[in-house]
Amino acid sequence: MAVKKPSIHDIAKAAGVGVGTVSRVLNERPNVAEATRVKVESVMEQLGYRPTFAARHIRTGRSQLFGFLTDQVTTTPFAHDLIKGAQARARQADRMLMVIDADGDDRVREQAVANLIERGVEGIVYAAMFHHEVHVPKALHEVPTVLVDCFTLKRDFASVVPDEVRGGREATERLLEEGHRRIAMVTNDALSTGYPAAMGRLEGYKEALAEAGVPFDEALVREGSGNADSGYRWAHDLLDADDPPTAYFFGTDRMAMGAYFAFTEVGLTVPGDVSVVGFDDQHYIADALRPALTTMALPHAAMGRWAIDHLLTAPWGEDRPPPQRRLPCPIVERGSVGRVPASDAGEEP
Amino acid sequence: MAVKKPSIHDIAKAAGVGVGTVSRVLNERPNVAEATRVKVESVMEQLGYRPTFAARHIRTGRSQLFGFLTDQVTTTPFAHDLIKGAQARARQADRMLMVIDADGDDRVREQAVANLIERGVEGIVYAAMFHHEVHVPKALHEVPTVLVDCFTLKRDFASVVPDEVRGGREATERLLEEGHRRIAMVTNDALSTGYPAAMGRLEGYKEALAEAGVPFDEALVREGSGNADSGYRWAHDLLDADDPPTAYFFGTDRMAMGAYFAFTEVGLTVPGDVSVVGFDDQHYIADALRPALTTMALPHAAMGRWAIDHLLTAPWGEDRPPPQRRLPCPIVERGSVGRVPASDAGEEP
DNA sequence: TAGGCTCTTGGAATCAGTTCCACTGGAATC
DNA sequence: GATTCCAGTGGAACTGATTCCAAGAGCCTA
Repeated sequence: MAVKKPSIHDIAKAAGVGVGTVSRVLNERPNVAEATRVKVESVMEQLGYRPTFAARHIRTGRSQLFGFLTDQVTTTPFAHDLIKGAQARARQADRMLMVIDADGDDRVREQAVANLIERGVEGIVYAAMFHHEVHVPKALHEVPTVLVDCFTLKRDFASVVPDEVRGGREATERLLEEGHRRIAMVTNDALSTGYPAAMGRLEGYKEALAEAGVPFDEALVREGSGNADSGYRWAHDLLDADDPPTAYFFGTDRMAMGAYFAFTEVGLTVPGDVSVVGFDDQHYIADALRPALTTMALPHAAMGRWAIDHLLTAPWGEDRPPPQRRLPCPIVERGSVGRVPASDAGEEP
Repeated sequence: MAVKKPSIHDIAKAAGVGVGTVSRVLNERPNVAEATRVKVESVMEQLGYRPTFAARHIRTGRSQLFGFLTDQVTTTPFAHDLIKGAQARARQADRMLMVIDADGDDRVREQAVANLIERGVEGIVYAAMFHHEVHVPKALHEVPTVLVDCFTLKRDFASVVPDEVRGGREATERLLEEGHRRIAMVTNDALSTGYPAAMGRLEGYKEALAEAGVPFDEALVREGSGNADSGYRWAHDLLDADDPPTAYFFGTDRMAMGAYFAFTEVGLTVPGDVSVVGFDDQHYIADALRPALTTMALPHAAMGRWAIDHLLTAPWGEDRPPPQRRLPCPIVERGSVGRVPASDAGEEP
């Protein structure tokens, strides 16, 4: 059993043919006689032959490999959807993915990129776990790169991010559609952070209101912090108002979850009394709530797919400036949005 | 700019030395004159040289690479912790991880394993997303393999899984410790599935009761299905009993979450009126609940680390039978467990 | 001054593949 | 019957590294 792995030469010898012929069989070239092909294949089978990818790589220069690098501490459950999307597209094209979780300092990341390049990756996906500006290792310029859920200020890399504004707009439109006019919005982060996820969703909210002719009311907006506690507190705060909102748009599902508890405490039911839309589609939360939460899905899988697709198809070094793609955040209807209660319908047309 | 990547020969020529010397510099061998080393390094720097890993691999036979394969449809958020743990250990040893999400049919998995082997992986981690028996691709026998969160009936692979029994026992002990005697248990799956996660946690529950001299009461046990709805319903069901439990042990955090809603609806507070312990430590849920949920953590990162560690250190093909390792599920205290209410303390010693 | 050390060094051989060029022998064409 | 043509084939050259052996340069010793 301890015989060493057979090489293409061993196969050639055993089958009584030349190495060139074995190579042709391996690569399914047409110019091989059927009888020869059968013989070579049976010898391979018998000797348990496996080609060595590295040798092919070194000669052809093709590694059939992409690097997938996540920045920062990634305690979010999003990473996996991203990887899945990227990997699905990669498999279609017979490529593999080398994943590195580069949380840690810049040196770790530099090192990770260097490793990937030495392994001959044909491109690198650099993924952040939330939409923000990033500083990337310089070496990324040496290889085709796509940034996912992030971007550089100089826009010197192709980038794909969620369309936060549109997501915010469509979430709000959904609520307007049901007759709601007093719609609260709790941002998913302090606006002072400047994060697109926080700014964009609020902006979309404003756009939708404006388009519907509903005046923007600052009293309905709160700066949340994304977590459940924040949702719980702001929900109570908003409920305490003289004329409480009939609908709530939360910048994260976690905040919506906190708000559910607040609603339950004061005896309000969703969506009978109040309607709720979340953001992120963390389905382990959104599905688990009662009623399940209608929310805007972050297109993680789609971004992963887009990134690999771009690496596969775009010519590198030519298309200046690199594309800055925004993908829509589709609404996922689950049942937390209902018609505005009759008593609150107000001046509806 | 379009000059082709320099090879070790180009460096040798440019530096006026032999390829052997360049190789020595690259590998930081001691037997190189300082002056030579400096010269070679500066030439490398100037030409922007990067070694080609594939060439090294082919010559040395070492790929410094592990495969990481996930079975089934992995919509769980656990995958990432597993990958992180494995990757952290791999990086310590200067290895990289090739991740494949092999959801899909057996053929896809067979193909994935074949690909990994052709890429020369030094070992494969085959990870399931919940603790159960698996049928793995035959080719895994060709390469050192560790199963994570799963096992084969024949126990013919090294395997690392959570210690479900101990987890169930410690969860229950925590509640007994606070004086609770009427402790409900909702299993995380139908017992008919035979899943260790469902059977084991219940068994641990029974062990703890027995050890504490508390008689097992079948009326306090329910077969849940893991999701929030199931927790919600069984909580209400248990609350309707003549003498409702003072404490609840749920087989998943999601069920605990559903139960929180039930408790809120009937005006009970956690942990003042009822105590709750969950399982899984899905922190996006456990942290988000009010109060945050005390739960048993599935040791995903630890299992990932153990798997790689085993591949790195264990001699392959010798240690029969392969180790079947169980890792503890540490309790994560968050605040949902409190003293049994005085009125319910009953016949406490 | 020859012999024996150690320290450096060059370069051929090697790893497991692909690529390309030259060379078959038989069928088709003239 | 001579000339093309071509599918099928063998094998040398090559990819970019490592490894190892032989050999030169100093230095020390006998």
